[in-house]
Amino acid sequence: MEDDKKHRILESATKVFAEKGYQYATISEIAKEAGISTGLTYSYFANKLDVLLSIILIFLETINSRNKKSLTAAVAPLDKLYTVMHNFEDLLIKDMKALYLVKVLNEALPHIVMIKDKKLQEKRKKIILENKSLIKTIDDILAHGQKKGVFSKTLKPSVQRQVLCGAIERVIYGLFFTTYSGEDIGYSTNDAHEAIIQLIDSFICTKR
Amino acid sequence: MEDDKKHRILESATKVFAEKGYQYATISEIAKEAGISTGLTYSYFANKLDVLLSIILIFLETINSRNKKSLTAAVAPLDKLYTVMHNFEDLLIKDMKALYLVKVLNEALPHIVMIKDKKLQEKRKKIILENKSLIKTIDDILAHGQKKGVFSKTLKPSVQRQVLCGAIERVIYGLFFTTYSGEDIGYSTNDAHEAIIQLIDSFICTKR
Amino acid sequence: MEDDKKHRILESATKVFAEKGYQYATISEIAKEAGISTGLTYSYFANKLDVLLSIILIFLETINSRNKKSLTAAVAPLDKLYTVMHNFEDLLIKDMKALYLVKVLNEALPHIVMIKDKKLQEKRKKIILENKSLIKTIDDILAHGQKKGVFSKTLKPSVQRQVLCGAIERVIYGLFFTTYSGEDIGYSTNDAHEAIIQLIDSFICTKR
Amino acid sequence: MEDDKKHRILESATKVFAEKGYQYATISEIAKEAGISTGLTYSYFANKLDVLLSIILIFLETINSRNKKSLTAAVAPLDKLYTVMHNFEDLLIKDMKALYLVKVLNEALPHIVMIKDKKLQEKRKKIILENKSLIKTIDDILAHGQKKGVFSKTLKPSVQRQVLCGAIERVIYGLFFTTYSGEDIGYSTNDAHEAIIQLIDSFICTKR
DNA sequence: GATGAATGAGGGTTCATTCAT
DNA sequence: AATGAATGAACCCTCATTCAT
Repeated sequence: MEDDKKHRILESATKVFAEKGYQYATISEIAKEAGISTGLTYSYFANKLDVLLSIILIFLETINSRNKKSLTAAVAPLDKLYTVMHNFEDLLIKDMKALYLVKVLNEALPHIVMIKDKKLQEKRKKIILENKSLIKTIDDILAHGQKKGVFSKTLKPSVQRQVLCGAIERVIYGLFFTTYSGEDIGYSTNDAHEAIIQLIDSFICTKR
Repeated sequence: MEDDKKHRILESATKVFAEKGYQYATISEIAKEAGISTGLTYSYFANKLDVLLSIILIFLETINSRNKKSLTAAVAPLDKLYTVMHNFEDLLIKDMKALYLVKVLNEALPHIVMIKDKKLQEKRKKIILENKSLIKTIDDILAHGQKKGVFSKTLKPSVQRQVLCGAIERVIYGLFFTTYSGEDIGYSTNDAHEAIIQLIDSFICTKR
Repeated sequence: MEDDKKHRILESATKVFAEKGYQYATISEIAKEAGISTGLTYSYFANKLDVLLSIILIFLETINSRNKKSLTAAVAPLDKLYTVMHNFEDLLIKDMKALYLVKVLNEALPHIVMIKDKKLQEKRKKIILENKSLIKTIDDILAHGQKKGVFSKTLKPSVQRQVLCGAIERVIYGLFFTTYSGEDIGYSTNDAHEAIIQLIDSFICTKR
Repeated sequence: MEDDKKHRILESATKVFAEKGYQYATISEIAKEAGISTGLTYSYFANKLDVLLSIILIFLETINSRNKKSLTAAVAPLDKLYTVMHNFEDLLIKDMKALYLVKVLNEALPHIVMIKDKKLQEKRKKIILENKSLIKTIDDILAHGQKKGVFSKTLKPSVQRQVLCGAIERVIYGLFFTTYSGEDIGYSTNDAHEAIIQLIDSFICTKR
């Protein structure tokens, strides 16, 4: 029951943050969207920033946990890379609400390093750790593939990872933008998926 | 002298917008950073949003104008693509201040569609036009290369462009993040440049 | 409870507007005078101008409604004129706070025509309508009296009305000025009442 | 030359004060209307309020001085009253610019009592004196007429004067309102003049 | 004298946060 | 637990006033 409310707040907040931007989103609008009163939000979260951080932390924890589970099944670096990218994609494209996340993450992540609110230090550290963990997962797979000779060695894993993540985010973000602004971007969810596959095949894998 | 001040405001605003986010940047901080008083900002710009739009418009105008000039020299689609990407990179990496732009653009562009302030409608329309023009330039080159058989036809130009732009932005953004947060990103400007080249070669060009 | 607060804001605003003039009255002073915080004012009114318009609208609605009720009892034009003037006087002299109204109305009415704030258009239109209705009530009575031969025909009803309203407002305003500046005006509420009666008898009625 | 500029400032200020209201009038608009720079205004006036007070003081001085001159010619109280009212009317109706004065006086006079700016105390006192002098002139004429039995004694001179001044101001203000808002009030300058004459004849004079 | 760029105090307004109910 | 009225700090923006030129 309580958890249900907390979850509803997080969902409505994700939507409102995405549509209005963090600052222009108001707690009262988030609460109304969640079907509760303004004040009750503060029973579940310390403050507005805490809501944002919670959204991000949950996303990172979820993806890291999924990766951990699903990566045990895969052995080959390429399979592992597909798995990670699939989890990423899956979490973001599965429904409308999830698409908002890309927007929110994009806006918020760069600022998390400099959060000073004492009440939120612990959550901030967790986020940074989870983020590093996600990055490490990807970079390790890339390094492993390079070692095995199946991935191109001409670029550092860190740059390869940036290219992959930047591309996937942008491609998915385009999908979000279409649905929320009405402007047509000219491609579909399937096109987006295909692009990621081809990017891995051409940019990461060594040519045979 | 006047133009100097306007320019200084734009520079300091770019910095502050990048560091704090548009919404948390205050006019008084921007003004202080520019070495002038709060009020004077309003002699040069209609309001806070106008400052943001001006930054974006100038960037888009500059890059479109550069592309127009330099693209006449190139004939082959691949050369054209290199040229456009080079202009993009060049404008963003040449100095510290320019790096802020990526951050600002990323944050602001999605919201521009929905600006309602009457005073800014003209500027808003200009930005949308310049942005479409930039997109069209890239998409035309990609389509041209596909027609000629030198670029892969398995993806629509619009998706290819998203991958290219997302990757380049993220890679460059990493550089910005390093300098402003102190965290090490693990690669250099040269690595970034090399990544773009290889991305084009592998992801866009047909394999020979 | 809520209505009580709205009413208190309107009362304190009337006072402060009267004493300082609309333009120099501050919301924070109005709120303090009403015993609430600045922000709460905005729960009841859209903005400062809305407070002013509400004061005026309520006054006009009240006087028009009173006129409508009390005019049914009167038949002779002179009785009707007395009734209307009595309502006017009664509403303005009955207590100290109401006296402020004359001042506020005088200052504000001329500017209402040119209000552009979209949120206030409806209220603006209502005020204009109520004002026209009030004017029409008076002018109709004057025209009726002229037709019956009991009122002087040498002047148009519109001019007669201006003389009546200008005189009554100024005479009552003198009373207000006394109480709020400490300067002696040299006449009393009774003198004011008598003046209106005599003005009607001599200036409006035909000599017998 | 200097006096010419000072005069131009006063004229443009009268216009702008009337159209926008004192607070919403800006020094820069007044200066532009007068064809000079913002800063130069401060060579002629201590501050914005000084401009307003100067307009009022000059008006009061002018009318008092005219009254003094023209009243020597008149002997009978009725002639004197006509003279004073004529001067009043004449000063206000003679051209468009003068009409603005009614508006400005109406708005400003009530607040003059409470001006605290030390630089303006002298001017403030002068205005109060001139105003009292104007009132005294009228009241003396009315008292004189009452003594001679030509003016009605049933009301105190002070109330009679309020009725006269209120009526004349309102009637003339209607003319101003027409020209500046475009709304029709339904009477002309001649109607206004005729109204004043009849008001004196019926309301002030004893019936013969 | 004359300019108008520059200052900065002040007020309207918003909204995160609190707390009485 | 739940509400939402109430608070007040913070920020955008305006404009009277100053002063270097």
